[in-house]
Amino acid sequence: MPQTRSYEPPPREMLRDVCRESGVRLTNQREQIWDSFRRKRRGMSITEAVEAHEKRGIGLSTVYRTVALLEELGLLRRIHDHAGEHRYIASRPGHFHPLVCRSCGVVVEFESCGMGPVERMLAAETGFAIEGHDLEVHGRCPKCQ
Amino acid sequence: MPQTRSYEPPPREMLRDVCRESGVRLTNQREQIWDSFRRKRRGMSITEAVEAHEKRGIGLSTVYRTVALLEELGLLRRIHDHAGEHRYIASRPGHFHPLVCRSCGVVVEFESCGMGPVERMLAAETGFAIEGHDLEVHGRCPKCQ
DNA sequence: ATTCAGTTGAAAATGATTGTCAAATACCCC
DNA sequence: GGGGTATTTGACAATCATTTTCAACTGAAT
Ligand SMILES: [Mn+2]
Ligand SMILES: [Mn+2]
Ligand SMILES: [Zn+2]
Ligand SMILES: [Zn+2]
Repeated sequence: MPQTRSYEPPPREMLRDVCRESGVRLTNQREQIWDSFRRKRRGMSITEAVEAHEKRGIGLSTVYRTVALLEELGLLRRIHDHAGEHRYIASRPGHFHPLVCRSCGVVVEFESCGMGPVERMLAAETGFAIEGHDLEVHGRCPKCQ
Repeated sequence: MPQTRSYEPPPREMLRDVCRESGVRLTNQREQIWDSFRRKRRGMSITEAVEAHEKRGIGLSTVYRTVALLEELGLLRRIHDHAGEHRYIASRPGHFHPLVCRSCGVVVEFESCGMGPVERMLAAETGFAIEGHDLEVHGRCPKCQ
């Protein structure tokens, strides 16, 4: 049974902590970029992020590099918008899945997806060693219905 | 409980039929491109498909246009390979999900994913009207373990 | 304060995707 | 089987997205 968390952005200091742990430097640019994702409940495509930051004087390569880094650190999660394009949302590291509104793009994350039994059955039937899954649910949020 | 189908490519004549129904012309190029996807159990990225067909004199724009068309018709399904890149596999139209080998890329499709109850629970907890989901399972095929 | 590996940004290089348009062709109707 | 026509194709150019390069800069450890 899924445990839903209404979407609230991960705490600001999480970047600081994760950088420490993983021996990566906490720079001004990384903080600004992470913050801008935290503030957008719909996430941004890389192109939108580049655009949003060149105004502030952050270089395009830095945006590309930082999005890749934050994704590796588990602080950004990649989702598909209604048009199938990649967008990124700020997220805590861990096993969460996005529920995405096809109309306004707002994202709610949820944790338990019920895939355990399905994976065991798949393993038994196919001989695959299952290592993980990607799951995304789409619909319309209450406001957009 | 998931019903697994070991991956066998959809029948050749399916393109013909789907084209008829949807009032789209069956061209030589479309047949060749669809066939080449049917023959690859791991699918191809668009770039690989372009490369494979320029040898045979099929233009690059045609490959792009055809992949988009076949995806719309439900004859190609987009998946993510181990590196997160988009690849396309030949597939029947309908509700199937890919189980992808992270090592060799081979794909097995399965049908029942157990998402019904999860979606009902999500709807109840979030107020979203659920419209669908994307699911992909990753692991290692028997040969690759 | 000093040091230095890690990070940044401008610019160029590369790669991927889309647009244009004249020529070719699938398929409908005789 | 042979036109007639809207669709489709392919060369090429234009555009857009991503990666590389490298000198200057800076976070953080000492
Ligand atoms: Mn994708
Ligand atoms: Mn899960
Ligand atoms: Zn909405
Ligand atoms: Zn394999």
